[in-house]
Amino acid sequence: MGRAPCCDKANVKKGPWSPEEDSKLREYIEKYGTGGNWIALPQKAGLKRCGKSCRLRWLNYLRPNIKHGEFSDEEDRVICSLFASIGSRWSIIAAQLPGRTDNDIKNYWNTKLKKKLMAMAPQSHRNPPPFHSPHHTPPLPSHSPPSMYKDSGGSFSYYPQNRSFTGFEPSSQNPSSLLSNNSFSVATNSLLFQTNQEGLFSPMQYYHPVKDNYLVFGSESSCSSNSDGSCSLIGHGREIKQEYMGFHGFMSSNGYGDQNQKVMLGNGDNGVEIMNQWVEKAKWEYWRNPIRL
DNA sequence: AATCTACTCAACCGCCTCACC
DNA sequence: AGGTGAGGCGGTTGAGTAGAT
Repeated sequence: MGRAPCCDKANVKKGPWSPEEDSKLREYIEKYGTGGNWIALPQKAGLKRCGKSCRLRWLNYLRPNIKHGEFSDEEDRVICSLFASIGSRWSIIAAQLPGRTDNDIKNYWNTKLKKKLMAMAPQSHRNPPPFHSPHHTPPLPSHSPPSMYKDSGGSFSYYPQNRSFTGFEPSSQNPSSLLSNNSFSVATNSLLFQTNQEGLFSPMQYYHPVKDNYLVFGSESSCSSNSDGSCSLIGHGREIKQEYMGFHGFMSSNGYGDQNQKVMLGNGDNGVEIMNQWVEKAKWEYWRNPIRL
């Protein structure tokens, strides 16, 4: 039983594409387009390839205006900032970098950028600083927040599939009042980010991958390294129920975090406060630099 | 020169979502 | 409402290559 395969695996070629295959695919698409059906395309184009493989080859390599080669500092900055905000949503990140593909960015992050950021980290991962530090405050734009913040009635969408903001009433306050005394930091995957003086996320230091995809708020207190490289912070934390303030709904429905991501409060007393700041910051980040698809 | 190791990145796999029937 | 198939996505793999020994 199980799902029917998308193509006849026995009769499709796999592995690297030859120049002949590339030109066949390119010529076909330039002439007829994809026809909205990748599965049927290879047969029409005379290719012994799976439709998915054709799609990938076109999107990642043959498509016009694909940018290859070194990433610029500006691209690095955008990737870091977005990764800190939304995690490994490579397609969304790629949408902000014209000419770059999600695969490209993913590879770049996994092989180079992550290491680069770890090297920039000022301290050993064995002794991470508190998650929340009062030293940096994002600069605040002089203009007012957009009306959508005040008037959205709890519903706006800026991620695909019309995922909408639900379960968290947008604040009618100017975000500045919520952020004026606070910086913001977040641990994601194996890096700890913090807003810098420009209000952008920047890598603060390497942080051990957190088991079970937890997102942690609050002071790290007795965080210590275990022999397997994990961090014992989770063991001291308190898991927040998903319905807490609608927070999890906000996170997952808007791409901040994901459906399986659990939320933890750190050991300190400031976890809830910081989590709330995180939510406000996420909204603020969106307002400053909306992701439009 | 030969071998080993680390790294890169194109491509694949499998899951999820959505549109259509 | 439920089933099905295609598209899209993120995670992972592995062949090729560069650098070290």
